[in-house]
Amino acid sequence: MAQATTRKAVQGASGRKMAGAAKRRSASPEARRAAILAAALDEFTVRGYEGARLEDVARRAGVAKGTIYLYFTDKQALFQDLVRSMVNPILGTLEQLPQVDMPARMLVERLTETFVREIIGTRRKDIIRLILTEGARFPEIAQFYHREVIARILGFIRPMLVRAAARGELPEGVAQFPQLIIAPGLVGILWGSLFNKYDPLDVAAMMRAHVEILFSGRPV
Amino acid sequence: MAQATTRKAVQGASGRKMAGAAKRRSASPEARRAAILAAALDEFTVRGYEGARLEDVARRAGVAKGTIYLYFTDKQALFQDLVRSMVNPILGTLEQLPQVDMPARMLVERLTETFVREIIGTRRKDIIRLILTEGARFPEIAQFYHREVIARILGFIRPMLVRAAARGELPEGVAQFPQLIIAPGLVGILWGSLFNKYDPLDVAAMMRAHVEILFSGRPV
Amino acid sequence: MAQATTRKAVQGASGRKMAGAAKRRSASPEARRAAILAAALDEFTVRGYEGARLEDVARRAGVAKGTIYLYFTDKQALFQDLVRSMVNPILGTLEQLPQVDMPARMLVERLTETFVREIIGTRRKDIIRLILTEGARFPEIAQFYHREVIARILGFIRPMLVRAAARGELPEGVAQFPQLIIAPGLVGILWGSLFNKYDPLDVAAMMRAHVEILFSGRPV
Amino acid sequence: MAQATTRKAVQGASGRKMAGAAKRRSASPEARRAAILAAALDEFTVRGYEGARLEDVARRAGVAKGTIYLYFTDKQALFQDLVRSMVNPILGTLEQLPQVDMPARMLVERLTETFVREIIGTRRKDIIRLILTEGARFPEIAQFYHREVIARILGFIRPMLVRAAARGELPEGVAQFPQLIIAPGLVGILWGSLFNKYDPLDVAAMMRAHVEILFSGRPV
DNA sequence: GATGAATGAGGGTTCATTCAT
DNA sequence: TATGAATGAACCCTCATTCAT
Repeated sequence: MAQATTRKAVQGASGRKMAGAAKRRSASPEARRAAILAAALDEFTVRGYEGARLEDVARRAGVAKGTIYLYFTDKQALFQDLVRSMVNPILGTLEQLPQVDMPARMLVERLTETFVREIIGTRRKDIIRLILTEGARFPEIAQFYHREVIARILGFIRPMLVRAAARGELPEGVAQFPQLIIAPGLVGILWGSLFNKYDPLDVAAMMRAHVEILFSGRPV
Repeated sequence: MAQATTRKAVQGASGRKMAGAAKRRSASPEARRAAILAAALDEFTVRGYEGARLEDVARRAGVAKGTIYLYFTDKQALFQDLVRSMVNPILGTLEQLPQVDMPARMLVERLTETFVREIIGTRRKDIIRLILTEGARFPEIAQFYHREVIARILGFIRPMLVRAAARGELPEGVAQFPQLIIAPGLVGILWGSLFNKYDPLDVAAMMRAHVEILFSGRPV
Repeated sequence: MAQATTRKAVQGASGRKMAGAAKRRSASPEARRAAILAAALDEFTVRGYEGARLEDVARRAGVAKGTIYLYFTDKQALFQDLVRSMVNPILGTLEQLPQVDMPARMLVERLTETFVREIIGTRRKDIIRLILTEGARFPEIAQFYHREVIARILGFIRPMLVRAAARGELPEGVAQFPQLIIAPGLVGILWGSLFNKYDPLDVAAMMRAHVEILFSGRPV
Repeated sequence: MAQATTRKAVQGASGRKMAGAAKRRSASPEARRAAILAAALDEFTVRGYEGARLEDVARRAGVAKGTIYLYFTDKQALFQDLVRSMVNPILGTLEQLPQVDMPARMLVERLTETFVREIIGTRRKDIIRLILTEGARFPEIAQFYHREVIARILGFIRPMLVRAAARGELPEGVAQFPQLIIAPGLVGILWGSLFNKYDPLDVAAMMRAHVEILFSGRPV
């Protein structure tokens, strides 16, 4: 029974709701860390950085409040590590992107489809949203994200876009502002959290239409 | 003379010591309200809704903490009134939009140029940013903004875009997802607050490039 | 129109209700003072000393907040002057009480009937209640009330009660503790504000029964 | 080691500096709760409900301000729990009152002696005083007290008084208004907080005299 | 005198953080 | 290592009091 820690927490007195609470106990440090990060993602997503309470994160993760501090320096570090933990897996992928040219349309379609599949279709959209909504208050995160993700993606695709534009496969503007490729996806994420209730938006369809536009009047 | 009794005696239990004296009286109520709103815009922009402290707003507006409550019910009302005060002037403009068709390119250019001039080029971009970053925590604001601004703009331009697309002046996708027209502008606003320090982005230029793309390969 | 001061107050924004608001204006100083005292009685009665807001007192009196300070030093003075203003008229009466003996029963009946008629049946019961409930925080008031009212009444009736008791018209205890005569009346006042809703109490009838008890088994 | 990044960087915007360290841990939760209640009784007694400051309660209890909120929802709950905690022990006693008739004088003497011993002679008199002075602003407490204490006592003794009166052991009025039995005790409590300084009152003696009066001229 | 906008100390409450167990 | 009770700085909001008009 040594394992049967007094629990009783889980819903407690504070009154906030709780969705998918993890109730596991005495797992491996890694699992614990992961549980806290998962709970943090949930809470930050719903309440924002300032609005999230570490007590709720702990409860949702099935650990005590103090335990969070065994794995993370403080609330800010938790937030930053959360973003990093969600972004890091992608970084590896970015490393291995083939540096060979391909038809512009194929490149752009891969990008947007990957975005829809891997971001919009997963919890990663919540991380993107957090970066967009909270990033201004976390220069370190903004810089990290820009340096590790955006700059690298841009560094990777911009040359290809430039060459494709030179080949006439793509408007010049896209090569100059590759942000244009993803912009609708980002807006779609925000739209989802703001207006979906009143006016749902099919982001995947919008992205396909967007790609169509990018190449309208171009030879395939 | 019953009331000319020596006072002070009792105190101790009851409390309040002495409030401060009133200082200035200069500004008109309207000016004062405006000053508070301006200060609130600054503070909310820099710190976000939760992070902003009303004491800082007051100081920045040159008034006392309590004065804010003479003009706004509470912090949330201040935030909502701020958004409304920045959005309302636009609403009038929207009313007077000409309901006559025009060439699609002209329509889109007007839209994007207006956006760049009136939003990106003014403090309104900060309001847009606040709506994007805090709106999820203010359903009322999100709904208000969607109903009063977005839905009306969409209701206004979508039919024109549909007809323009039918005339072949515009890709179908734009008519279906008018959000595509503005998406780069919104992303530009967010980019500005997140990455401009490391990687400046010329939003106006991007918007022009974007318009170019929307009409690439189309007859003028 | 000089007299038509901008009013608009009267219900304002604060949301508290308002019963018998006086809306007169530019009355005589005495009338103004009286209006403020009347309003103060209402507010203190309903909310207690700490709970009463001078803004509500002002509104109810039909004056501006600052006007109160022209007539009273501060909130505490207002409270004390209120008590004094309600008590003073009685003081004169006490002066003129006939110092002649009368049958004990008549004396006690006069006392209790006067209490029921002049206190229980009027707003004075609210002053008594205020003294009972707030007096502990206002030593000055407690002392004033004891000195000016209680001590004088006791000084007046105790000798008569003693003589009456000596004549066998009255239990010794009543002469020793004249408070016993009025105690039910005071409890009746408090009962009224606490439990009347659930369990109404006919204070007048209780007082009559009480007198009956005081003289039970006594010759008339 | 991604998480071992240098922190601190961001701060500025987010807020919280550093909370204080936990000091003692000694007392059991029950003892701590009791300490807070005891401190609250002191403060509420001296300053009244509105006038009492939770910071003073905390200091007096030897805990931090926030600790109070670990044991009580808010100030009002603290007050209500205080009243309940003082009243509850009596409730048990009331349950066990013998339902058998006894001579009226014995019944009344038990009542008054118990009142003097258990209320007047203990801190419970302060609770009674709080109920009397603050109850009007706490309908819940007034109702609770009436329902749990007063109504039950009345329900218990009234039938006995009625029968005793029928047997001629007691004036009719007492059976009709049992409040008369305790009224002097309540007045005594209030007198104590208001006038004892100037004019001490021996409540116990007054109660004995009162009982004597109730039965004067009656067969024992 | 009368007004009521402005002031700012005060206090209830929250919650990130600590540390005795 | 994990816990969660305890801490106390911070912050929103109230309202007695002041004073320019």
